[in-house]
Amino acid sequence: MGDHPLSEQDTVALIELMFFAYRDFVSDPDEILGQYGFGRAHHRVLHFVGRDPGMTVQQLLDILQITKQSLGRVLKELIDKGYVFQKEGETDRRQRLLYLTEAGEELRQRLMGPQINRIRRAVALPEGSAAHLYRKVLYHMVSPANREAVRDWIDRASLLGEPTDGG
Amino acid sequence: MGDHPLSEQDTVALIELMFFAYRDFVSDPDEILGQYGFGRAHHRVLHFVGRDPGMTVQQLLDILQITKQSLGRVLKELIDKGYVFQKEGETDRRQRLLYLTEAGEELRQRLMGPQINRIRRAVALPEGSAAHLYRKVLYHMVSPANREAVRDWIDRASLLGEPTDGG
DNA sequence: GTAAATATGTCAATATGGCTGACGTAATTT
DNA sequence: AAATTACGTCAGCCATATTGACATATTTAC
Repeated sequence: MGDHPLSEQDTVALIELMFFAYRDFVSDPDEILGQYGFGRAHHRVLHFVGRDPGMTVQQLLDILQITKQSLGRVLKELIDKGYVFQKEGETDRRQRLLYLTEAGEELRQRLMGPQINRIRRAVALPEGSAAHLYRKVLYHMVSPANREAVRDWIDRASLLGEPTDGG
Repeated sequence: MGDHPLSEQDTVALIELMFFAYRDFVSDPDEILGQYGFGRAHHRVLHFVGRDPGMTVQQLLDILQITKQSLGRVLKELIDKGYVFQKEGETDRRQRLLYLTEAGEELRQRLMGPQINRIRRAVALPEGSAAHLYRKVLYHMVSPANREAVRDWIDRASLLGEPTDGG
């Protein structure tokens, strides 16, 4: 069961759906970001910093897999406009730990809203159990070399996560 | 069944997986494209023209959802380097129908190879039926306004598809 | 305690891939 | 004959990424 590979046609259809889905998936936040003079890069920073407050610049670079210089401008803009702030590390004073301001967290939530709705609508299918399969499938789309890092992030972020009712 | 929405945590995990998966999904082709002095935009053109030879420029623009000017440079490069050629439309001589040269089709296959492997590996899960759910989920990630166009494309492309054994 | 490595920031140049606006030409439709 | 369509192109702008080089503060290693 599930041992034979997908047909070429089905696989190519998935390749194309990946393109179309991603294109639309980022379209809602893109529109909001425009109102702030921000772009996708800003969104990513807001998102991941919001998920793991106090993370180091290097941790963020590892997740985004971009260069320090690319991050620099974006981070500076977010700081200048008051959405992100930095705090000197306590144990290591070279570090500039990253946090969202209140405005930053608000914007992050605002950007995430449409994506949450879109995903919920997408997985609310008759089959019901789509979500778990989907999650596994997306996980396996990540390059093997990156899976540990991604799994670590997802596991860690789930613990940090949105504060649960109990606090 | 499947009526209650995903938890916030599960949904956010999917949002992040979408980011990580897409990031890696395009990484293999990106590397190959670099050897040719091409980028992702070239890949998209090669892919969709290869899937629907003889398509018009306007059809391609509708699929990619970019401007004529953005497509222009990319298309010109692909034509200049001998991967795409144009043919005057027979019924409407204003049209410049798009086709891949042999080199174009070869490159397209070369770019698609790693993505096919990645998807096949990703959906080759014990649950077996992941592929269909996954496809439905991705389909529902597309904006409602775009779904008809996407469905049309996928249906059409499946017919055009890779020539089946029978020819 | 000095040397090396690390964490971060910044300057400069470059590439890609989007965008808007404007204009031109050929062919088709009205 | 006039309007519309399909396509191309010029020019300028913006966002996001790159590489390479260099500076500074701090921590770690010897």
